[in-house]
Amino acid sequence: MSSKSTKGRKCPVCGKRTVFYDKGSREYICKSCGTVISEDTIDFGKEWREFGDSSGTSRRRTGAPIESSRHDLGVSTKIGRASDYKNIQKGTRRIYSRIIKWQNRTSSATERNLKQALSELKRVCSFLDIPKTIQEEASKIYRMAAEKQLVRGRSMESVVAGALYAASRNYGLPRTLNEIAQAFPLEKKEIGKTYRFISRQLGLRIIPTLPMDYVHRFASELKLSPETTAKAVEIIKKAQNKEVTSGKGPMGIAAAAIYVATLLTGEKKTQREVADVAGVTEVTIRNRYKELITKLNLEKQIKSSE
DNA sequence: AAGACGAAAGTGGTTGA
DNA sequence: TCAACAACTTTCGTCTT
Repeated sequence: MSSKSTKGRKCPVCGKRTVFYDKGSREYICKSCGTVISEDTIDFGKEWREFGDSSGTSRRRTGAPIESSRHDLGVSTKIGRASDYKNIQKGTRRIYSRIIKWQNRTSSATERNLKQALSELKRVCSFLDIPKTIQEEASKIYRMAAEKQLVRGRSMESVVAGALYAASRNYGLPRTLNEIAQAFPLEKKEIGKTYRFISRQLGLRIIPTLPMDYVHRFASELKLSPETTAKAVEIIKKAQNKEVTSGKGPMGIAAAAIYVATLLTGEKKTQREVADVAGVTEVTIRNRYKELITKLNLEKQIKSSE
């Protein structure tokens, strides 16, 4: 029962956070009401998947920008099939066939792994609504990790997840480990482990995340008003000045600040609701929130707004 | 009945000898 | 490499609305 501790994504039908990715069917399924959220409804991207496509529908492109999220950076050249060379001498045609064979062979080993990883990354990014820039960054990180042989001994998924986590943090829009774990058949701690490993090996600079990075995303998930959101930001700024935040988990602080803000503006949210979107427990919110109101002298304000 | 509160025990990561 | 440590989680009982 390893799925007990990690909450799934919110189900659009029944509203419970019990939607998980089913590796076998490659679909998202709500374990509570059984709703199947098919991949096609989320991912409108093109395929570009088969290298040696024999159906005669192979796509061409010209002058496209280089994209890390494509396994060949979008610029590789593919030698056509032998039948494309009908008007070439017989002897020469055989040579072409051999060249084609070799091209497919040399690219297959690492390329195939990379292709698989990048399509996995794309799937996850569309599921989690992650912007293209971060997806690109994650692709670069995965590519670097693959070149340094860091994938060895680890599952491909965990490295993809770790790269994505690192990329989102570097862009100042960190996803929580919980959120990322929802999209993979992986435990949160394994993603964290892989993340630390690859970022150390690749020498990525690890900036500790700040509560501010999370506030807007959490607030919008809770559908808070702009006033309440602004209040939460204000609380965090004050807290940082008074050094209430040092050494504490940034997500806990962000969650507590949001909770306090809802009390002040009367926009009721339960501790449970805030805890859910922030990926911390109610207990953590309580502890942070107690510190916040005593250190920032907010008791009176809260009482008067009740 | 639901939400808030707090105590106590356990977990995983960091740090420093 | 190991032990101490802080932050956080889980669990569970109690209080409040």
